Amino acid sequence: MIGTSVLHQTHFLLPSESPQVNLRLKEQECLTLLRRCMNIEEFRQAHAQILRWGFFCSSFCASNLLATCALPDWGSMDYASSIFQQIEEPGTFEFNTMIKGYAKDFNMEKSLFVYCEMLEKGVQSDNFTFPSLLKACTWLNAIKEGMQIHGNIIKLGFESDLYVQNSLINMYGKCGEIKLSCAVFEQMGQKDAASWSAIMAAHTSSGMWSESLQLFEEMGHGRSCRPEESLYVSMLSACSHLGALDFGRFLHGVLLRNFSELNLTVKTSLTDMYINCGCVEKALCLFRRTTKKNKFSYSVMISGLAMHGRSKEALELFSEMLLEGLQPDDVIYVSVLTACSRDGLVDEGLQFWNRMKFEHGIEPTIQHYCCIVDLVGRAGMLDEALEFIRSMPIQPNDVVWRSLLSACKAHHNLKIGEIATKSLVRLNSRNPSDLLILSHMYARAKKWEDLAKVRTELACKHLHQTPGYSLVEVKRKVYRFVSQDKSHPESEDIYEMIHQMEWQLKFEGYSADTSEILLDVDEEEKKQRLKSHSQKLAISFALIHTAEGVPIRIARNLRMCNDCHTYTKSISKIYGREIIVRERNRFHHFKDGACSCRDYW
DNA sequence: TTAGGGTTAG
Repeated sequence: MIGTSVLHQTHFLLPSESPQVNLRLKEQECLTLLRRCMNIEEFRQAHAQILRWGFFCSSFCASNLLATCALPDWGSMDYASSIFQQIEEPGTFEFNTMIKGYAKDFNMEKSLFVYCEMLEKGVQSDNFTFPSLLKACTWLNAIKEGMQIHGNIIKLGFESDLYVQNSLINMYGKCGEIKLSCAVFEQMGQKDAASWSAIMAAHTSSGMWSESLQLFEEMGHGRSCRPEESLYVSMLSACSHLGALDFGRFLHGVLLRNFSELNLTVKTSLTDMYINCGCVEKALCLFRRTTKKNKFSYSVMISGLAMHGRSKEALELFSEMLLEGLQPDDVIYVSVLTACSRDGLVDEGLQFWNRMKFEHGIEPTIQHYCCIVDLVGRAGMLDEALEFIRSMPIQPNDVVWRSLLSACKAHHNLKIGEIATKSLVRLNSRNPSDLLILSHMYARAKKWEDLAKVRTELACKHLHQTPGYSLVEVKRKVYRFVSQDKSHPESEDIYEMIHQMEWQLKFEGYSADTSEILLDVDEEEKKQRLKSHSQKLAISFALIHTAEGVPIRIARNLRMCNDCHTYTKSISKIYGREIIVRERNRFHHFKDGACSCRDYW
């Protein structure tokens, strides 16, 4: 309907044109104006024109007005909402616009609320309704609502829409329903790059990195979709988590063949992959060849060097970064302080602590406090470390107290060790190794009564260690071993190799250290258990399947026990192999019977 | 006649 005031604007008319034709041209002009809007001010002007000419009554004009206000980055959902409320009978398009607008604005509850309103008013949904709606469910982790919406999708017959399917894969994957995610993926007729990307992300977000790499290979076999650079970044991250060097190298090769120039993110991911797979030299080489670096590239390399025990180089690189004019942040400072701590550089570490706060204006987080406790404690300054914890303006957490406890264990300070353990108990720590450390300290001090009390406490609390595992890659496939594992098809050979290794170790003077075995079993049983720790099984498997002299790389989820450490040192000497073991944030390079951590870890 | 999904580093 056209307002009468518009009909009186005759000065726009050329003699030969009818008022209707001119109005249509004017409407087109307003729509063009809308399309060209780059900011909210220009939008207000376009809105004013539309109102002036009375075009708001045209549903097409109103919906364009709504979409232009709701969807671009400069848009405003409050403004869009006021327009929406003025539309007399909003239809599917208008509702879809509001659902998407709120989802884009991270106002996920409102997005779902608009859908409910849509259902209440009996407005029909279409295939455009669901992708944004499912995205809102994903963000809210609203799996129940998501499943109800999935039901509606099936009822309305939109389950074969590619965009809807991809959104379902993503929602189920991110909400931890990996089986449902796979079910949608497998039922799809046609898959595009986004489908593959979503299913791989579903696996990586569930920690199923191996499966994600398998999917990448499957995708390559189909040759229907060419992976984008971003997907390589995700896959390299999976390799980093797994310590899968062969696969990472394979990806590097594919990247070089398919892209003339790699972007900085890909280069940084490659550097990170090499670091996490134990190839620090290769990572350094890549890093040096990267001409234009940013704080991420430096951060990866600095933390990498610190993780590999090359603290001085890490600190040199930090200076280089500052000289380049790059501003350090809190994450980089964690690596810098870690480097100082690992190398016993107490003065330097404390200087960096001050520079971080006063020169770079970074407020210390709990991680930084933890680094300082580790730094001071590792150097044997246990009173100072305790004093530092007591003066912290934030509540010390279990990691802080555990750092102090480890230092007490290394420097045999029972008094402060007891304080640290009590604090851990007060924090309700469920980590059995805390009490175990204290029991060792009591045993060393010959305090048998206290030792008995701690042992009883350990037994009463029924504390369970997180199951440990070791990963090892052979021919681009990652194998996972858990303690006492007999599930591998080559289990017999693996245990035969273990037997051989034990026999050789006897000549090296190795004797089993059962002190960290928590189970209430006799000494012989403990020794049997020790033999099949996951790291030993992984080494055995690697010795069977890799050529002489080739380094063995293992990635673990937990800190290794003392016995595995001693055992691996000797094996590296006996078999002439470098064995590189990655724990969560540290590498051990075992070579010729010694370890890079100098036995403090 | 308008529009929808995934993936990018420490």
